[in-house]
Amino acid sequence: MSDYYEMAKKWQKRWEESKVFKSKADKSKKKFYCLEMYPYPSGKLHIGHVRNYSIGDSYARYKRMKGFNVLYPMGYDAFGLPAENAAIKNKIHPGEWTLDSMASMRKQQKELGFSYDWDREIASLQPEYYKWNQWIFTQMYKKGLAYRKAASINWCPGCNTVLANEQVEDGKCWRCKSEVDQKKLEQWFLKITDYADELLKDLDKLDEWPEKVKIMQKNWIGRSEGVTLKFDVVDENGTNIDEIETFTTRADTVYGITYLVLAAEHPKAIEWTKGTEYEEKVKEFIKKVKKQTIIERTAEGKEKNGIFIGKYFINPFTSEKCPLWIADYALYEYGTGAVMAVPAHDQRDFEFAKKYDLPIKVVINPDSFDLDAQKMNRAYAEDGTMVNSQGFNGMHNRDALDDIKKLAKEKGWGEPTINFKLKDWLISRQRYWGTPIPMLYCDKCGIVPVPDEELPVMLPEDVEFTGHGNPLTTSKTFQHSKCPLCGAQARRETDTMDTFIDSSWYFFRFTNPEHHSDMVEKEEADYWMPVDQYIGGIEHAILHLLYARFFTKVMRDLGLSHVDEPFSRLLCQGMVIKDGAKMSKSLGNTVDPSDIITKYGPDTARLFILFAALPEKELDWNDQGVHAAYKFLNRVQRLTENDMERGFNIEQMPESLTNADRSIIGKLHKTIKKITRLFDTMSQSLAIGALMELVNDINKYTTSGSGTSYNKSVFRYLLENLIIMISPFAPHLAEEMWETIGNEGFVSVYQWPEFKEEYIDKEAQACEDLIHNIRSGIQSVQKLTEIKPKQMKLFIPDAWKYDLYKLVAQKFSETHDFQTIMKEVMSDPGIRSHGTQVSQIINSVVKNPSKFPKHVLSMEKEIQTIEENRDLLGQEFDMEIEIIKESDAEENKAKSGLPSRPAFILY
RNA sequence: GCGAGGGUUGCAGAGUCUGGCCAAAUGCGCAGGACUUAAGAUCCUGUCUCUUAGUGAGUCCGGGGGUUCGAAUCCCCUCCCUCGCACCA
Repeated sequence: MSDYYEMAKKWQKRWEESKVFKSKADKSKKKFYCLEMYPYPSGKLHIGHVRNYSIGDSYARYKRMKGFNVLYPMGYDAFGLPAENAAIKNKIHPGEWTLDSMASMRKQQKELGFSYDWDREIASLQPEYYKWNQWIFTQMYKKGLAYRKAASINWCPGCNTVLANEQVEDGKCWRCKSEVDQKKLEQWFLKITDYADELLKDLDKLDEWPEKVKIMQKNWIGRSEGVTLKFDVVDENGTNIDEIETFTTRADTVYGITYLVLAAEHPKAIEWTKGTEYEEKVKEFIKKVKKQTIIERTAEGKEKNGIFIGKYFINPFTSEKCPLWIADYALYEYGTGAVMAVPAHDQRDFEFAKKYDLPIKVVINPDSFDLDAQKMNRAYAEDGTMVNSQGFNGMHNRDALDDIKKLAKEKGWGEPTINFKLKDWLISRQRYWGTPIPMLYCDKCGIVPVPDEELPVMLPEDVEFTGHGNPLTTSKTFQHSKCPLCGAQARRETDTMDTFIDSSWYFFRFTNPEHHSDMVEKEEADYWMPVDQYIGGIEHAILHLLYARFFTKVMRDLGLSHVDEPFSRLLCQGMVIKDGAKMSKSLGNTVDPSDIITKYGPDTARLFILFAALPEKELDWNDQGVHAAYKFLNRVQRLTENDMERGFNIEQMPESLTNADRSIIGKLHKTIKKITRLFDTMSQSLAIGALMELVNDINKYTTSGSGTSYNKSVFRYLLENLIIMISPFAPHLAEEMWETIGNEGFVSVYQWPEFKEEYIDKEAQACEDLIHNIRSGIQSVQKLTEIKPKQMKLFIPDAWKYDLYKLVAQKFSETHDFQTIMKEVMSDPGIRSHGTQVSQIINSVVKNPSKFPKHVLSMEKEIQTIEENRDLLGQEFDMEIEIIKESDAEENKAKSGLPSRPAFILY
C-alpha cells in the first residue's frame, strides 16, 4: 500500500473536519456552479466515473483558487431498474440495494478526495425529493402539459415496461438492448412538443456547448417548415367520398404529384377499402408491415413495398385525378401519416414509382439541361427552373415556393405548417422503483390529481417482486384511495415515472437541498443557477440534456426560477478504452479504480487520468502511464528536499539575481500564464504537461553548475507556486508539501498565482540558454578529448547576428522597403550564409522599428554575459578561457584552418 | 445520403484559430550512462538523416498545387479514417 494512500486519508480527514469545501450563497462574491452528471448507484465506481469527477474536481478546485464562490455538489440518481431487478433476483428491497451501492460509491469518492460539499448530497429515492416530482407533475397536469392518452408505444420485453422514443436506439432498448415491440396502451405523456420551438431556438444561445450535441438535439427536434395540403378523395367514378391531408416541405413540386401514399397504420386505409375488392389485400399488407420490427422496417436500402387501394384524389393545382396507395415507406408518426409523391424530385418516391410503374412528371429542370422522365435513373432533388407548372413556369423553384404556398392558402387548399420529429415524452413506467404518478381515478370525477397537501404519494412497502407485472399492483393498500373532490372510492395510478424525470431538475435541488417547503428555494436558485460547467458522457446528448432543458423551461414558466437554460457550458468527456476496446465486464478489460488508489494513491489515479488525454477525447488506459504519473509525483515531492529560504519578494526583485534566477522566474510566469489559459479551456492534460516541463526546468535550475549555486529564496518562490498549481490535480500531495515547507492553512483554498508579464525576462533567458550551451559544449569537448585541456578559446557564437542587426540598422536608416533591404543585406558576403534568418530579422525590424534597438541591446547583453561568466566557467572546468568575438575571428581562421564559425577551440 | 470531427516525428498526443522563436511540448517506448554483487527501482543523457568540436546542413507534419521573403499552420483540389443521424415527405 502506498504512502500516498495514507497521506491522502490524513488530508481528507482534515478537509472534512474543517468543512473547507462547504459553499454558501453570497451575493458579494462571483459564483461558479460546477456539476458532474450525478451517478446511478450501481455498486462500484468505474473508471469512467473517476474520469468524470477528476475533470470536474480539478476544475472546481481551480475556480475556487481563482476566487470564485464555488458550488460543487454530489448526489445519486437513485431510482431505476437495476435495483428492482436485483430485488427480483436476490429478494432484497430495491431501496436497501440502492443505499448499499450509494454507500460504497460515496466511500470511493471520498477516497479520491473530491472537493464536494457533502452537506448538499441528495438522492432521488428520498420522499422529500420525489415529492417534488409529483408536485410538478400535478402542476403540469393543471396546465395541460401532462396528459393521458392511448397511443402506440414502445414496449421493452426485457424491462417489462414502456420506453420513451428517446430511449429507443436502433429499434432496441437503450438499457437492455432488447428489441422493442409496438403496443397500444393508455399512458401518461408530458407535452415537451409545446416547447419544441424554444428548445430548438435556444440551442443558439448555448455557445459553450459542443457543436455535436447541439446538432444531435437539433436533428432530434427535427423542425421542418412546410405546408399541409388538403386533397379531395374520390372513387373510380370521381364521386367525392372524403379528404386527406399531407405535409410537404416541397410545395414547389406540387405540379409533379402523380400519386399519394398512406402509412400502413393510417386508419383511412381500412375505412376506404371496407367492402371493396381491395379490402382483403390491404388488410393483408398492413398485417405484413406491422409484423416487421422497427429494425426491419428501417433497414438501410430497404426495398419499398405498397399496394393500390382503389381510390383516387384530386390535385387541386392541376385538377388531375391520381391514385392512392398504401406503402411501408410512409411513417404514420410523422406529419399526417400520408405523403404526396413526386417521383421526379424525391428519391424515395422515384424508387417506388419505378417499382410499381407509376407515372413520373418533371416540374423542375436543372440549369444546364432538361430532364427526361423516361430516361432518369434517379430523382432530381436539387434546385432549378420550374416547368409543367402552369403560371409558375420559368421561375426559379425557390422563388416559386412561397408563391405556391400563398396560392394554396388563398384557395383554401392548404395551410403553412411547421412539423417536428419530436414527440411528447411518454413517462409512464410499469415498474415499482420510481416516483409514483400522483393521480387518482374516480368513477364520478374522472382523473383527479392528488392534492398538494397529500404529497408525497409514498411507495408502498407491502409489495412482491415476482418479475411479472408491476409490483405496485400487488400492494393491498396502495391502489385504494379516496377522491379528493367527491370523497368516493378512487383507484390510485400504479404507474411510476420515468427516472429521467428525477435527473431533469436535480441541479436545482442542489442549490438548497435542505429547503422542504418548496420545490426550489428561489433566492438560492437565482444565485447559483445556471450550472456554469456541466460534465458528463455523450450518451446523454439527447435524453437527459433535452429533458433537463425542457424541465428548466417549465419551471421558469411556473415562476420557480428565472433561468432559460440549465447548463451554460457543457463538456462531454470521452470514453475510457483499454486494449483498443471500450472497458466492459464481458471483455474482461476493466480496471478497478480501487486497485490504483490503494497501490499508488488517489493523486496518481487522478493525475494519470487527466494527463492521459484531453477530457473530451478517448482515453486509452495503460499501466505504464499510471506508473509515469506516480514517478512524476515522486519527483515533485523530492523538490522539498532542496535547501530553501523564505523572504523572496517578487514585487521587489533583488538586483543581485543572476540570469539563471531571472530566467527560471520567467519560466514560472510563462507556465502560470499557460496553465491558466489551459484550465480555462478545459485542457487539463496539457496543463499537466506544462507542469512537467516546469518541474524539469526547476530541477535543472537547482542542479546545474556546481549544484548549490541556485538562489534559495527564489527556489522557495518557485516551489510554492508549483505546489499551488499542482494542487487541483494532486491535492493531497500538494497539501502535504505545503505543510512540509512550513506553510499554514490549506493550499486547496490558497489563491491562484497571478501572471506577470514583466517577470518574463527574455534577455535573461537567452543569456541563460547561452551559458547552458557553452557549458555543455565544454563538457562534450572534455569528454571527446579525454585529457582535460588547460586552455580554451571561446568564440562568441551568434556574433554574426549582432553584425547583421547593425547592418540592417544602417540600411533601415536609408530605406524602409523590405525588398530593398533584403536585397542589399543578402548581397553582403558575410551575411549570405545565414539567409533563412536574415529575412526574419529584417521583417521584424521593418514591421516594428521601435523594438529594433532592443534586439541590438540583447545581442550586446549576450556578449557581456559570456564575458561575465568566463571566470566562473573557467573555475568550474579548471581551465583558462579566452574570448574571441566572431568578427575578430576571421584572421584567426587562417591560422587554425577551422570552419568559419566555430564556438570553441582547444589549445 | 446528410451532418460533425480527424490524418503530425516508433506509439499516444500538443502545435493549426493568431504563419517566423518548430526537428516540432509532454508522456510512453527505445538506446547509452550513473548507482548496484546483480536484477528491478531510481536518476542523468540521447532518441528524423548526415555531420565523431557547431547555436551546422538536409529532409519532414496523408497526397498534389497555390499565396508569402517565410507554411505543420492560410487558400484550392484530392485520397483516407472515425463518429453521430438516417425511408422525417
